[in-house]
Amino acid sequence: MDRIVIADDHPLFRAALATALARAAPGAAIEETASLAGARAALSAGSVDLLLLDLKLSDSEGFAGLASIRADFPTAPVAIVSASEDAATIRRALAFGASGFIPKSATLSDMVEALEAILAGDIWAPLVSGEAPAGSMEARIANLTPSQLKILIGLQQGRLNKQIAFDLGVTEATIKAHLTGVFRKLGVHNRTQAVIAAQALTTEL
Amino acid sequence: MDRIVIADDHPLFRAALATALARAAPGAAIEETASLAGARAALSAGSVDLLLLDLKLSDSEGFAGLASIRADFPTAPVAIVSASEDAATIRRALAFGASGFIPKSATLSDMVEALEAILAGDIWAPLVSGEAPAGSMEARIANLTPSQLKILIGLQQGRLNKQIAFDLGVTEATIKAHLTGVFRKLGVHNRTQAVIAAQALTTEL
DNA sequence: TGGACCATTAGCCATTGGTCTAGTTTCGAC
DNA sequence: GTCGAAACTAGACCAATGGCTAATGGTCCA
Repeated sequence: MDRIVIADDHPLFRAALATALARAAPGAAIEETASLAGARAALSAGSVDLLLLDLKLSDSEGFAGLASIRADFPTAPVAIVSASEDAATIRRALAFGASGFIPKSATLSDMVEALEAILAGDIWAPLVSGEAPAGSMEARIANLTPSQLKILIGLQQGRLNKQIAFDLGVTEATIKAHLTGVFRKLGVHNRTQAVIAAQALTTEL
Repeated sequence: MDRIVIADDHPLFRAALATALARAAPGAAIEETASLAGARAALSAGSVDLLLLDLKLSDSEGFAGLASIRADFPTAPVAIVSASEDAATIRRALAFGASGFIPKSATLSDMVEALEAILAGDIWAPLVSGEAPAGSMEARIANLTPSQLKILIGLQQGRLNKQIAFDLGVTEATIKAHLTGVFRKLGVHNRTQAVIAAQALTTEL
């Protein structure tokens, strides 16, 4: 039986999603939370078949939440639910590894259709005119491995290599090695530039 | 001889600025443009001693224009010319690295004075009555000395101390000394955190 | 005319950051 | 089942950063 987590701080919309889910995935176990921390807890508790994540939560803004979730739970399918549905937002969500994108303006039947596709393993998103420019920052960040993404998030928190190493339970040497990879993939040459590059993506809305 | 570019979509005000410039910088070569693209072309064409940039241009959205100019031409001095002159706008312009702020309501003699100061390398802005929340990031950045602000901008560009030193024509030792002051005033402990703190100001709108 | 503050530089030193090399593991392709 | 690419891990080595003291000179103000 599917286990599905809804993370949205708007109770009414949580209800709407739950309704759509009841039709798209009858019998699924649905858990609701209003915070990123709640979603994280649910993911830690056990295998989750789908996380429906709002871009704007009380304890996370923009793509930072998605990035951190994907860094910690790389295998969990995550679908973004968002009020803003411009092409840049959608492309960015997919670049960060989202399995789908559901605009809040979607009709119930659209949501059902989207959820069915995503639960079947497809990637579902509104039609986006134009591909992400090859070599764009979003494409580059999408290329990062989970470890590299975790470390990049550490950078964005202003943490020292030593602190990140402790958090992840590895050596500082490992962090440094991963960082070199991050720099290469992002096309930058030091942590400051990496933070600037990533910040442009994760804070901009 | 100084080369000065005026980017403002209001022809009358371009004329007013040109008049002030004729007094503040006699003999300067003055170029006028109505668009951000025009300003960018002028900057690409060769060294520019000062760019007078209107915040509201046909092809730029407020601070985005200033930000992009500073990203592509980090060493070109830019003074903001704006109709809105509230404290937040002024503070933010300086946070974005403007070398000066000239309200459109200023008298001709005020403009001359401001332009002279800016051309001399100072940072000139109207006095902002302190409505800045004490301890806020804006207040902290406002507390920075001109040199410290310049160096903070260098940080936001991802430059090394050595590079910043070269750009400003001083020694690396000077940069370090100023950086210590910047960190103390911003309440951070390294350059990465300083960039994050400053970025929070410059991206929000 | 001091005092306070700023800018500049130097030197020293500890810490931090980043590259290089290198071993192991994982995983998909053939 | 083996091969190769890529990821994760880490140690060694050098560069960059940041804190400290100290000194010189300038400006602004009471």
